[in-house]
Order: sequence, then structure tokens, then C-alpha cells
Amino acid sequence: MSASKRVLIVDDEAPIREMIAVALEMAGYECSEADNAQDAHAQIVDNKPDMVLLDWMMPGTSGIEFARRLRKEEVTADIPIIMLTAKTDEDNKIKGLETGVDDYITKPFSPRELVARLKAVLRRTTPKGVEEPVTVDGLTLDPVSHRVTADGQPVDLGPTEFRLLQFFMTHPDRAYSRSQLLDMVWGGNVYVEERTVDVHIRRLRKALGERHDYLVQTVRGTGYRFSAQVA
Amino acid sequence: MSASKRVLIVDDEAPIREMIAVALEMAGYECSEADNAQDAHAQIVDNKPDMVLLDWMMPGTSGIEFARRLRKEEVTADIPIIMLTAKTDEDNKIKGLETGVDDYITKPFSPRELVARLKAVLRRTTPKGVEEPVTVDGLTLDPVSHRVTADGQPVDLGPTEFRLLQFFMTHPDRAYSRSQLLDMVWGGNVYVEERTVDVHIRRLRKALGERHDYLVQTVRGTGYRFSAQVA
DNA sequence: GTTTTCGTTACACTAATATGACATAGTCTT
DNA sequence: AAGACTATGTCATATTAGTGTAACGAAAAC
Repeated sequence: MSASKRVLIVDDEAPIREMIAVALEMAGYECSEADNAQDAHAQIVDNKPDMVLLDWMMPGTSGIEFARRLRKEEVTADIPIIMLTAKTDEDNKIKGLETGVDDYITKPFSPRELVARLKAVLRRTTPKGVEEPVTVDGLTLDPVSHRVTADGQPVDLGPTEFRLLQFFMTHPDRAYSRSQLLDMVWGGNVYVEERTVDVHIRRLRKALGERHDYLVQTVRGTGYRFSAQVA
Repeated sequence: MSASKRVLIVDDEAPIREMIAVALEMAGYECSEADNAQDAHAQIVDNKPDMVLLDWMMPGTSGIEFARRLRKEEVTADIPIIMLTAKTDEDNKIKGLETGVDDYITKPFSPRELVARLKAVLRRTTPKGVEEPVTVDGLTLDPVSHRVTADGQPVDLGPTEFRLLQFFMTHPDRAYSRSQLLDMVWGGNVYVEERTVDVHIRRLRKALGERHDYLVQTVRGTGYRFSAQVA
């Protein structure tokens, strides 16, 4: 309940978008809008919303096609999607669920229903570490207070190092290339040298101290990995 | 590393093509060029490049028209396109995105920006493969965490040994010649002595230890084989 | 017993990463 | 609005890890 959740509304009809946006904003969400798949994709990559509301029928790339594309791509695969559809079409529903859509609402729907479902999906899908503290071997990151402690002692981190650590702690035991880290931590469409990642890794390790810097592991020829298991 | 990505540069001005080609080749991409839509189309069908850089303004079929055509055809629909345009024209930008162009760069641009964007688009577009861990007789290789364990104990491998083992474990019970291994593990166009393979086999066996080195078997006169069955 | 083929080791060379220093762009103070 | 901080990205350099070759010994094959 700290920072409000950001929802991207994708629908080709402006009035519908507006209606939804108003309803959601009253419920305390932050909304952005897109009227086609391309624009939506760009916004998602850049801003990483917490949720996407996706209209089924759209000119150009259809909703379901778009959903499938989002699921396939690493950067967007984890973002929850709620599909909006005009008619109760069982067939579509099946397809939608197969695509990995998280929920499915048929128009017309009441704002109350929408908000309720949205909340439910967010509760289900919000991974630990986004609002719950994560701890690994005495190292704790609390996203709410935006604080990191090592065995109780506060750790001083710059904003980037914080995000980096947060990403690592919520995606442990997995090797990431520098490009991937740039995508996931820095956000899409920024271009910085890959070596810059090394520098921030260095700063992070330094801040973690001897007691914990083993958690940030170098995977030669590949990138980095966060793990409690020693290599 | 992996096979380099091939980029087709479509622009009617030869100097510009050249400039771009040089920048990309320095960054490790393989370039081909076309100065009109027809030629470009032929090359795309023949060579299936991983990416098309498309100039907005071209005599004959314009860039945007061409992009639309590519999107419509089954075979070319999935090839990512980056549009190059001379002026900051918002209107064009919109049209371009509607056409399904993946990104959009306004001239003049720095080589670095170009390469960065290209990389980003390729990363987004390349579908993430589902990588499952492989296990053979207590020996496990996990591509995701980029780790190898023998009966739970971590095994320390260099990058090449890792790739070698990965190849072996995903292609077991089959003998490969040294040159085949060089092709598959080292990558196509590298020249190294065949005997170098022996050395890496040796390093791999050593790292696997007595418990598991039997898995890497010598096929005299032919090459090597990975198998759980003893010969 | 001679000839191949493979195993092993040592070593020079390269490539990848770590690190420290610096320039720049914001922010906040005063 | 100038000065003091902070954060960040990039470079240059140091350090370390990984690679490929050659040379020689050991096993097979003939």
C-alpha cells in the first residue's frame, strides 16, 4: 500500500479507456493509456506498469496476440494481464487463459467488479519483495521503508544499487547477462555501456561488505548471479 | 560466442549505408545492404536477416510502405524493423509505430545509439527459450543459474567447459568428431587446432572428478561421446 | 616394434572482470 | 545564483581467469 499501483489501459476506444481510468483512479490506482499494441508495448517496456488491462478486440495486433507476445518476452513476462472482452465467448476465454492471461472480464462490467478483480489479481501475482521484505542470510531488503540491513546494521545504498539488489533478491539463483540487467533494472530504451553494470556491481558489493558480498557472484563470460549457495 | 546476428541495411544513399555498416560490423554484426525495396525484399526472403534497418525516405516504394508489406507477409512478419528517419516528424512516428515497426531512430544518430537500440530490440524480440536443467547420474547442469553440480556439490567449470558439457548433456549417446565439436561448441567460423578439443575434454573430465568422468568417453579414431552407459 | 592416436602438462597469450578516478548532471542549501 | 553534495556513467588501468599450442609420454592399433 505504499506507492500506488500503476495500471496501463489498452483499448482502441477512447471513451472506454476514460471510463476505466476514472474508476481506477478513484480507487487509488495510477493509470496510463494506449490505443494500440505498439504504443502499449513501448509504454510497458519503458514504465513497467504493475498491471495491464487489455481489450480483446483491437485493430492491428489483437489483444490475444499481444498478450502472447508479452508473455514470450523476458522483460514483460511477469506483468499480470486482465483481458476485457465484449461478449461471453467461452472459446475466447479458453484461448485467453491458455495465453497466460491472469483474469478475464466481460463487458459490460461495473467499476466495482473491475476494481475487485484487479485487486485480486494483484494480490495473487505480486511477488515477494515488491511489498514484502526479503531476507537472505541476514541481509534484509524492505521495499516499503526502502531500507537494507545486514544483520540489523543499516546498509547505505544509492538508488541504482538498491534497485539492483532488489532485483537480485527477488530473482535469485539465476545468471543474468549485463544486457538483461540493464533491461530489468535500468529500464528499457536507455542506452548505457554494459560495463557500467560492473561498476554498480562493484558498488553494491562494497556496500554489502565482506560478510555478504559473496551473494553477488560473477559468472564469467555471462554476467552475474545472486545466490546464497557458494560457487 | 553465438553466431553473430545479421542485419540488412536498406537505404538509397550508399555513404549512409556504409557508415552504418561499419558501425555495426565493429559491434560484431554481420551486414548486408540494399538500396531499394525490391532488392531488399529479395535479400530478406533469401537470407532471412535477424533485423532490418529501414530508411524512411526512399525513391520508389517508401520505407513505411515497405514495412507494412513485410508485416503482412507470413514469412517476413516476425523480422524486427528499425526505422531511420531524417527529421523529427511526430506524424511519421505515429504511422511508423502503427505499421508495427519495432523502434524508430531519427537522424542524425550516434553509432552507439544505433547499436544500443538494435541490441535492445533484438533482445526483446528473441523469444526466451525454456531452459530446463539436465541430469545424468547425479550430475546436473542448470542453464538458468548457469551451474553444474555433482551429487549436490558444485562443480567449477570455465565457460568453454560449461558449453561443452551442456552440448554433451543435450546430445548424449552420440560420437562427435573434434571438428564437429568445434562447430557446435566453439561456433562456426573460428580457427583453432583440433587437438585443442582434447585439452578441454581433459579439463572437463578433471572438473567432473572420478565419480563422473566416465561420462565423457573417448571414441578412438573418431572423437568423443557423452554417455551414461559404459563401453 | 613401429605407427597412430590420445592424454597430460606447462606456458605464453588473450580476454574478461575489478577497481579507482574523474566528469557531468542534478539537488539541495544558503 | 553560487557552492556543496550526491548519484551516475565512462574511462584507464590493474588483476585475474580462461584459452589455445606445443611438446612429450602413454596407450592402442597394426
